[in-house]
Amino acid sequence: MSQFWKPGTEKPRLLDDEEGGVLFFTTSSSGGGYANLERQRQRLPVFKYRTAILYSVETRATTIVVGETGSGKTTQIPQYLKEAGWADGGRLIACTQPRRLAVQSVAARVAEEMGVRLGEEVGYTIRFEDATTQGVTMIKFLTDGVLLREMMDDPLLTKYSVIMVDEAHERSISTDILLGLLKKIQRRRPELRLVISSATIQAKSMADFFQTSKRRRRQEEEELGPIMEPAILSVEGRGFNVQIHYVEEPVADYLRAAVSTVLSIHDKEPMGDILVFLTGQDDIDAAVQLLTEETQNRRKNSSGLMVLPLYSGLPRADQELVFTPTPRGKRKVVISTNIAETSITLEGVVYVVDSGFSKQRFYNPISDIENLVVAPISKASARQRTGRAGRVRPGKCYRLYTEEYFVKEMSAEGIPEIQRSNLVSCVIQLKALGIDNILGFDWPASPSSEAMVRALEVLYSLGVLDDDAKLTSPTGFQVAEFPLDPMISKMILSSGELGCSEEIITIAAVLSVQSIWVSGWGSQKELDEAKLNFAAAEGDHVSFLNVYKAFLQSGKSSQWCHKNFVNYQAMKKVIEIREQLRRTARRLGIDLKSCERDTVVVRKAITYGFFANACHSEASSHDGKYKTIRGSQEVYIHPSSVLFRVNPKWVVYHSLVSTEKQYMRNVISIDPSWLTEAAPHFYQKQRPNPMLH
DNA sequence: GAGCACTGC
Repeated sequence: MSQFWKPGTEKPRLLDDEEGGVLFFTTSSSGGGYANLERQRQRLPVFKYRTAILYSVETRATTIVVGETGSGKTTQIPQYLKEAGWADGGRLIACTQPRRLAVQSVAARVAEEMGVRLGEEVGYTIRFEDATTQGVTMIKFLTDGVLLREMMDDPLLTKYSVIMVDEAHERSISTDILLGLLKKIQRRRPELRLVISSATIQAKSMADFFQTSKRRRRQEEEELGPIMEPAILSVEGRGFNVQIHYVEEPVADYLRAAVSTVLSIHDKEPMGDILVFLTGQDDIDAAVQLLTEETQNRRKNSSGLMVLPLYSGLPRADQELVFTPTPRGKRKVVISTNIAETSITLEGVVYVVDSGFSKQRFYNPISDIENLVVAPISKASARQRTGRAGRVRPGKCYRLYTEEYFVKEMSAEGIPEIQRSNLVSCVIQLKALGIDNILGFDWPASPSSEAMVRALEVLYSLGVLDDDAKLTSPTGFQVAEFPLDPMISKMILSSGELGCSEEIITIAAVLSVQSIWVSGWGSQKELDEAKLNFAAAEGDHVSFLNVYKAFLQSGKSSQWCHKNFVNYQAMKKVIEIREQLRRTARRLGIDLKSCERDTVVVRKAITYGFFANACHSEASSHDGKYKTIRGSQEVYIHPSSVLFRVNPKWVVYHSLVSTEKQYMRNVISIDPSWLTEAAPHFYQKQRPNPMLH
């Protein structure tokens, strides 16, 4: 192992971060991309951080702040803007983050720095929680999704004078939609100021996006006056230097390579925790086991290893183990998914081992299936992982791929989420905001037209869009109001008419959480047996109702959950989502009514939303084979379903997972006559497709 | 008889 690594270095640091932060100031007009930006950094004058921000916001419509993430510099911007009077006259400064936790912690930090109480001058809004005070709050932190929701009532975001989009380089779906809409708003509100904070590697594409084409600019300048080009401010991060090591030869098995690298670090390197990036639960559990065995077998050193897994599906208590301080003389090794890349920050990490892979979602608009696959990460992602080693002192990053691979083959940025996803929710949201020409929308990264057409088709079949691809009234507008997948929203609307909205809203809430069952402890057999206590002959959705009912009867007890293999955290979330959905339903005038034990209407309501997912089993087949009505695709009931091996003739499923076979997850039995009742246009005649003309 | 990267409204 000793000759295994070849030290290399990441790009050199360009400036020292002295006296409270200075930075280079540059504009995008010179162009030339990342390399040119680096050159400009050395050539252009240096401004005080605060001066440069204020100057830029006053003179430019858009300011793009780039630099290493986690520098802490972006949290100062809203404060500077407030001091400079941008929040006067009842106007607010908004600052978005892609995660709830980040919203809360950044808001708390800013409130503390400003010496004010959180929720007053400095506040935040996330789903289920509004910590702002009308007329008092001047700086408001919020998730990008919440800001999008706010636009449904106030499309021009008139109460904000400055909107800052933080972590824009992560390119979440909400951020991309938001950037597209903000660019549009700018045309209508020339006084609105935007600050986009991003990693350096994305600076050029961000600037290009906010820069209008020359021809269009001339046209718009005649109408609206001079248009300002975006400015790029480049700021150095606070992180420590991290030395990068590559493998000399490509590794065949990154799991084993990761394990031996951890052991080698433990043998040869000074104390400091290790963070290993693998792809998923299977990988991680295997690596934890290998390392634990090694620790027990070896006599000497490795007994000092404390090996911990980390992934989202892990029970809360196990997750929190990674935050316990490392005992004296021990070395903590955290084996993690991407959750440690952005969502969870571990202090004390000095060594990072990067497999070079992560699980990523891909969507195929032709088959309409979303898949999770192990894929190579991008350079941007690799840098982010590397940075995790430099939070407390200079660290080391061991990349399990060659330097040549990093330089020549790794793509600079990942594919934005919007190009890897089903667009149904995204399209209805834009429609609700009055964006009629979806195919012509100015996206930071345009999704494929196939994906957009597919989304339009689904919305049309749900009766949410009319022949002109306009939102229908009231159905379309009502469906858009719910923070849910449109098929689920449609199911709720129908349940109002069928008299089972209380039950359907419960089901919608359960389908919105990852799983109501615990994973990770106890045997599979025990979990299956626990599930049987709640199994309903009609299918999984009705079984969910049984679990929910029993949970309420237990007095929402965590002990009850523990005994029954039910995930307590998930059930608490179900209650919260359920309350929000009931409020929305009430606002929309949907009858809140229970059908008591009538499962026929419950299944009918589900069919009204999910008729496109209907399947039937062939009379001759005894192997559980089903065919989708729509595409005659071969599918099977997932073994985790209560209808597995029951194989009713007609079923409707909630989602497909494709592995060896196509599996239907969350399935109910239906009567085929409900299909023509629910969607006569879909099942009786050939569907017209106005979107294609 | 099998698998669930990660967010978010």
